[in-house]
Amino acid sequence: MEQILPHLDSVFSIDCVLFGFDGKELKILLIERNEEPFKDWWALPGNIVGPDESLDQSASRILYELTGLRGIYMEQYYAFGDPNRHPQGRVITLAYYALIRLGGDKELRPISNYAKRANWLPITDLPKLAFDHQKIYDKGLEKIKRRIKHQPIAFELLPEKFTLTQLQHVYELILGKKLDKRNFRKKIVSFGVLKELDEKQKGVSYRAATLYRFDKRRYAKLFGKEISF
Amino acid sequence: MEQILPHLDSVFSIDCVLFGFDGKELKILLIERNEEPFKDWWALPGNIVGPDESLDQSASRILYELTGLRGIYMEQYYAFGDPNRHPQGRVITLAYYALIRLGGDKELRPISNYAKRANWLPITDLPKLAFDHQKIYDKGLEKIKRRIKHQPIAFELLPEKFTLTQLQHVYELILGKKLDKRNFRKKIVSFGVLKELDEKQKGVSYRAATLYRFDKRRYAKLFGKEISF
DNA sequence: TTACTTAGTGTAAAAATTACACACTATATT
DNA sequence: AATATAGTGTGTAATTTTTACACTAAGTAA
Repeated sequence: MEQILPHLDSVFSIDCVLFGFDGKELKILLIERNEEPFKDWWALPGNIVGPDESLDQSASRILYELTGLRGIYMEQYYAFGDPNRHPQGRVITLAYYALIRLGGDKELRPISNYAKRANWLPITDLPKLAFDHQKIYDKGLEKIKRRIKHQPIAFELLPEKFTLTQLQHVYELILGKKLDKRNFRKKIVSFGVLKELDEKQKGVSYRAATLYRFDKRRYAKLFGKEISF
Repeated sequence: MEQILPHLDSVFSIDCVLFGFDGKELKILLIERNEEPFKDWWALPGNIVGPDESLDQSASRILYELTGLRGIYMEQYYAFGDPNRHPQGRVITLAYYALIRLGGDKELRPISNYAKRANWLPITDLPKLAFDHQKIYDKGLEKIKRRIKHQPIAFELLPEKFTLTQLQHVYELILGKKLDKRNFRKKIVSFGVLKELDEKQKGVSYRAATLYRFDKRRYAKLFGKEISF
């Protein structure tokens, strides 16, 4: 959070890096600030942790207020508490990331007073960010890069039914490098957590690909054997 | 921190899991509380973050006050903020772990008022812990298990000069399983970050082993290629 | 000298990773 | 109907990494 500060000695907030995937690009949700400091700058959405909220609850609330979405995969990843990170006082913030499948921009809701607007911006072309938010974002990306190699988080960015090419695309965007198609498919299928459906992709002007679904049950069963991409 | 609470709405503290290795066992430093709540219980050392301290500084200070040690490897790993985790009010705490080479118990210093005493206790036989400290400890151990596979943190627990057997021992204790001697040596040497010394172990009643040193410079150079045990 | 204890070493089999190219299929276009 | 287009889907061989496994050497203590 970075809005108007109550006159407390220290404030504890949560800031969120909301990663969204629209089938093409990886984006994050940024808000344009309407308040000093950093008026007119882009910033990560955040807010103060309420007195009766758990940290996860607080993160979910922030997400909900901004997007109307619930039940999204979120995870805390780092606390930033440099005494000078906020020009107006001591603000310790805990960073969360979330992974969201974007289906058009219908998710955005009327936003709160300290922001002019909110936008999904592609991570390949981010503006300068307020406060230490660049650092927070960088660490968040680093975190999901690491996590995608060991945990089935890529599916959170995809619709329930997806093609292997789409899945590979997500991996490539997050890892920031091309992967070999055959090797990727071999490996991802070998984990045994994908369920091949009897359905094909629709609405494409070329050969339609087979759809798959992430098999949560099976993953839970095999959980001991952690995925390692 | 879990000591006397000032009457604030919310408190931000740091709790530390200090892992120590004495050549035999893996231990953590616990304090026996002298105050309610949880008087006479064992707890992780912790304290409130000061107004002008960064989080890392605060963690170092807590460590220093308890052990007199400086320059120890510490890392934050998770924030715990359940509204009910502290019976007397809202306390959000950030957990750090530290890795310390123990050379006798001479490190312990006179301790602060809220503790009767502090002790290094083997992790194989821990008492019940106050608050949610068991959870904090569990997550800390989990964290270093993960991290020891990719980062050269095992050396932090050993003296500057160590034998390969000692190193293997540290890995075995943290990972909680036996490793094959030949494979371990092959792999660890292949990373190229160990410097074999012209020196042998002393004071043992059997064949003395060769001493090694962790080559930080070389590690920094190879840093791109991350270690993967 | 003997007994004891840990150090130190190699190899073969199995598994995982990498590199690599083309035919197929569905649609759109003419 | 024929053709162009764009992405799907598939196999293999070479290389690298991982695993399993047991004995001799060196030093100390009795």
